[in-house]
Amino acid sequence: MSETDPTQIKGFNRARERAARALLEDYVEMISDLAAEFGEARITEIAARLGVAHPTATKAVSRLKREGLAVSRPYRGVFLTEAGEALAESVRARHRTVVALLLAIGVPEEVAELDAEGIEHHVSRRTLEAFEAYLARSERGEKG
Amino acid sequence: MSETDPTQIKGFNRARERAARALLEDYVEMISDLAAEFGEARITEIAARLGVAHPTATKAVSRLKREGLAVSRPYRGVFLTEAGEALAESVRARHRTVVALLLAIGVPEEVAELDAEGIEHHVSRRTLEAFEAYLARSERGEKG
DNA sequence: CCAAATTTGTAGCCGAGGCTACATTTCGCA
DNA sequence: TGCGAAATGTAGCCTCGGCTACAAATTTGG
Repeated sequence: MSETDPTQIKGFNRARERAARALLEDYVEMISDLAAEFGEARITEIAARLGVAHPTATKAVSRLKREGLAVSRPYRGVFLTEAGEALAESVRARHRTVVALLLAIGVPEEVAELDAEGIEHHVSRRTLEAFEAYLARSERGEKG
Repeated sequence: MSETDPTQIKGFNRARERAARALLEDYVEMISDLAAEFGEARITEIAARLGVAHPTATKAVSRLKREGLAVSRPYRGVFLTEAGEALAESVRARHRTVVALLLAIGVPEEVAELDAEGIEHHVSRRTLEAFEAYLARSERGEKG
């Protein structure tokens, strides 16, 4: 054994980190959406929209606070920090790009939205750039 | 909306199931690769290639056995069942398609391989079909 | 053929992300 | 104004996927 082609090592820590980050991203995006809609994000509403029990949302928000992405006071709404808002916006932008790419490829609309939710968290900066470039080319009429 | 509504999607289990399935898929694929290469897959080798400690691989293999995807005897190699082999092959095929799609879009090769590993687990059947159709069109020269 | 090295198994810990049950605070309204 | 309903917090439990440490089995080679 032991030679273990360095190229083949998958580094599962990356998988876990990704999963954790994906969760944070989903919460941040949801909080941002709720802030836009209601002026603040309540734990109960966050939990309801993400389909989890409220203590689960509470724990996640604790993590967001620990990471400096959100702030909140007991029995009050949750608010994003500047870092949180920035993350939310980049997540939203990436989501739009991924959906647009899938649609351009020919993925049915309903499916595109659903799959994008899972896919977007694994799209690296460079891949995102490639997506954007492709979409720009498509829009210039070089095929669709 | 805070009451326990049984008809409502019971939680974020979808995300967890996805993550769990992604892990199983990675292990199954790796075991299949090792079987092809060495005739059998040893725990130590599986762990090394996936970049985890061996007890982690042992636990994962236990899960595979529980799910009927693999069999093994103490201090011996791990082997896939028919179901496991079938899963491995479909995973491999999907991986190839995702990488091909990314390359066709213009994603750099190194990035395509890396991102595909994360993306592939979130590509649904219908999206995969769309990818294949797109690739078929590209190959027929309709511009890509 | 036996001892050392390697491989595998097992025990037990951790944190994440779920859950339920119950306590507490805030809010709405009669 | 006060009380009940709704929202939030807290405690405690589960599984999963990591880990380390140590025990047991197997393989290797002198």
